[in-house]
Amino acid sequence: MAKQINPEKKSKYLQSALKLFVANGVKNTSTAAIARDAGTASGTLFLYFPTKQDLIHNLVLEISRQQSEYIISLLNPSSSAEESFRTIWTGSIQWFLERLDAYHYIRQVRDSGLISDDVVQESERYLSYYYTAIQKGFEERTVKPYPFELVGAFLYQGIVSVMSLISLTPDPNLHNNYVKDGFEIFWNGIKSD
Amino acid sequence: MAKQINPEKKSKYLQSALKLFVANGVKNTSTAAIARDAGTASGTLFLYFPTKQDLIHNLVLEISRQQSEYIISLLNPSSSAEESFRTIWTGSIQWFLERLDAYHYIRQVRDSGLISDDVVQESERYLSYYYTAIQKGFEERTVKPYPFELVGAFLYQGIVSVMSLISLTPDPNLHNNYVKDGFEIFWNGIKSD
DNA sequence: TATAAATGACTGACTACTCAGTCATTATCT
DNA sequence: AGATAATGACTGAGTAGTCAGTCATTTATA
Repeated sequence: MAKQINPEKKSKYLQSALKLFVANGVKNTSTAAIARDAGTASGTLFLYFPTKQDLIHNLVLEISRQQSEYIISLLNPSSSAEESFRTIWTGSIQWFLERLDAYHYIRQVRDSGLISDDVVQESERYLSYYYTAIQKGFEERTVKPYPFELVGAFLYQGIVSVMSLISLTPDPNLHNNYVKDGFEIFWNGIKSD
Repeated sequence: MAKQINPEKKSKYLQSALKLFVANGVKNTSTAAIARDAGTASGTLFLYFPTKQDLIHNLVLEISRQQSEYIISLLNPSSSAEESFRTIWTGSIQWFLERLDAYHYIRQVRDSGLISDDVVQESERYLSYYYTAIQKGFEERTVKPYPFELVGAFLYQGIVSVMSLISLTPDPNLHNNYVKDGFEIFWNGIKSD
């Protein structure tokens, strides 16, 4: 055997790419700049990612996977739908707040046309816990029988609402209020009377 | 005097740019392609827009202005907060559905880092009617006293939730339901008990 | 020493923007 | 009205620069 390819290097590239993509935009970040930031020569990157596109895609999926893993670790299968929603809500926001770059990258890229439909769909599969919670709410009859996908869309966009507001609000004392009030609005919106 | 500069040409450029930006992405659309689509030589575009950036900005502002104009024409100052919200909700969605390119362009560009903060702020000023309606709801005591900006964010993102769902749903019979149910969720979320 | 990873100069395709020159239209003059 | 002059919108080849991806060569490891 000769030199081993280093699996840590792949995640180092993803880390450098995330930083530079958010700072300068995906299209304004050259693969050479990413390689430089990761401390390698420009050609080396292509041993780990065959194309820039592939790097962009991997980054989306890696972020989705990590967030999903975290949320699933918080969820308790025996808790109520309301509690599950609250866990998803506060957990997602907290996770994003600790990784603002990831939040901004996903926002930048999701509707940009830069990622293929395949990857969008695959990243959405990581949100399966949304649908578990909604299903539970229907069965408990604590959530009104709105269309499944509509409740999912409101959950996702509600989280985005709070995140975008927090991103624009310097005073961190207000942040918890936004999270709490935001959840109240969401829950009152979908719950049965 | 010589030939007059043609104000229709400016809007023809905006029209071509919108079409190509949505079809291929902003960064993958060359100024030459826009000029070709608009039926002029490549250099002529720069007599109307000093930079490509300026064209991108103008397009955002023009779309915001037109939508705002339409919604304001629908609003009746003497109607209740609930009615005002409903008008904004259904009016915005209807306007977007008749101009899907505009919807996709705004989505693509809003969080992309392609437009300056100035322009984002200026485009948000066109949403002043959001704040009139929220204010009315507070005064009527029909809307719970949540933070102003939070209600605005939920209104905007709620409309996006419904639009994104409709964009993905081929069956147009479901569209009206999404609009109606979506508004019910939004309104139940913010209304006083 | 055999093997494969790493390097970085290089390539070719592409892009935003420029500018010297053209010509249809309008203004002025006889 | 007819002829000429002035205007400035328009053209498109050209410029300077960027970038994703390649590959001949070097370096490190087993």
